[in-house]
Amino acid sequence: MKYKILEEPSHDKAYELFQEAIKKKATISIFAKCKIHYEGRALSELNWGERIILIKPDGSFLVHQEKKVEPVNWQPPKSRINAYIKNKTLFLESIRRTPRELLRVELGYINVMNYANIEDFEELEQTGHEKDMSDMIMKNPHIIEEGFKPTTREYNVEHGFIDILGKDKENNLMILELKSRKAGVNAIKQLKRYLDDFDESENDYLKECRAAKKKIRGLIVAPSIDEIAKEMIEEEGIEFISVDPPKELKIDKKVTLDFFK
Amino acid sequence: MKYKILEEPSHDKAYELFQEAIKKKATISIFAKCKIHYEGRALSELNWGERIILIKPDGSFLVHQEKKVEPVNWQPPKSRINAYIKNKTLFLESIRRTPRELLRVELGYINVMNYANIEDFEELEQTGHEKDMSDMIMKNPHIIEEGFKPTTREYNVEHGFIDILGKDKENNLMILELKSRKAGVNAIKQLKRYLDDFDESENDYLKECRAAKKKIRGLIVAPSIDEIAKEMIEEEGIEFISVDPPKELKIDKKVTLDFFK
DNA sequence: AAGTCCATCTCGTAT
DNA sequence: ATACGAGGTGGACTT
Repeated sequence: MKYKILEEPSHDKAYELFQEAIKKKATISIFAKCKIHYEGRALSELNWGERIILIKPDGSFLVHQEKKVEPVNWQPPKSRINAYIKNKTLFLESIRRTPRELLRVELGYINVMNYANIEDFEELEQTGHEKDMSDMIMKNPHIIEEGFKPTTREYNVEHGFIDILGKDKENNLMILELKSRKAGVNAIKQLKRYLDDFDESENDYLKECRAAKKKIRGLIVAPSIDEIAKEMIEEEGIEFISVDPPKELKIDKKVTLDFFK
Repeated sequence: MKYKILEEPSHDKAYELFQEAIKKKATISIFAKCKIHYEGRALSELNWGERIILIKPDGSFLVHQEKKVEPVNWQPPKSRINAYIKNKTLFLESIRRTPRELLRVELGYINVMNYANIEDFEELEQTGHEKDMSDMIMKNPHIIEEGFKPTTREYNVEHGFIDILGKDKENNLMILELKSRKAGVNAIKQLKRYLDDFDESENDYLKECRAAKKKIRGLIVAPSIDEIAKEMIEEEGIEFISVDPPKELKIDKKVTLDFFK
């Protein structure tokens, strides 16, 4: 993470840092006194006060007060940001098209201003929904197919966990990868990795399977699958089964949570 | 705004700064690599990545990625925050009661950490709604009282604008402060300031009023008023009039917006 | 504390 | 581009 900090910069210095950060597509954070005007879907004014301003490289613009989880003013991603100095005062403006919206921040005293190039390739995994799906399938294996017998959940292989391991009615091994939303290429790649991991590890399931000359079936279980992934599974000999994740299980879920390890 | 910054602190130093900030009820901002676990109404995991963490004195806890206006993980106000070091690693935990929710952040390399005591006494004014109310009152002055004659809108005094200035049927001056939502102590203080401002400025209304030995009445106009504000207005000799703001005027409002000054 | 309703809802997805 | 629905919706207000 490359970053730079300025303590109590002049508005000129702050303007320079801002331009530098924009050029580098960095995220900007400012602790400063400011005054805010917004017009667009609604219309608002916020008088002088100390706040935290966060400007992200995707165009998001947030102004936070010292209370609440929601920003007091903001602009969504893809908004165009602009800074200028007028009467020795630094202004930040963020403009959105469709619908047309304008956020204007007039800066006062700036305490801390910094920018940083943030590297983050991870996406949030909502494990809850997949767990619900898993629960549902363990309870009603026929959702997958007639005669399906699940044996193990969260089976550990080198690159992660196989969601559900089981057998079909002819005792072929079945390896299920669950997705609570439309399955994409990533899901197929993940399952492929798990299949390879499984095939390379010396485990009892595998031995038994080979002894009985049974197959290993890989299955993507998701509400839907996108086109590219669909082509891929045919090439890879992977199967797709459409299953919608269950809804309204929140209360049950809470009971199973074990807080404080 | 009192503040302190640490660049690339050790986890021990960061822990110290955290405790200091909590004691001072400051707002904390951290640019760092981290890993996040959440369980409560849902269940989520977020693997290592660089993010911005914001912890507010009201207990709000936000983790922002470099995209989107919404935080990737968060806790609402009144959550209890706790920090500890385990295996030389700094963890931040935020716990909410009812519903029970836990957010755990495992920190990696910390680039910038700072805290600041933010002073902000201003509340967002959704001027759209107040403008609607103002329009309605100008059109139907009897909403306020029989014989009310509004004369001026947005009358400029030192600390801001008086929403509506007018006279009652006995020609006493009336100064109206409009609120589109429940009026609180802030609203009363604001009106008080405007009354003082008005009284100290040399304007024609005031001269005429004094010449004719008329009174100056201060009125809060809002849908409702909270208990503390109610006590206050009796002490201050201010009046309260209950008026609901009109609804469904958004489309009209947009037309009147004049972008780019 | 629980329920209802609004939001500059945001965000994803399908059309 | 627009339409529709879900969300750890948040947050204000009522009961």
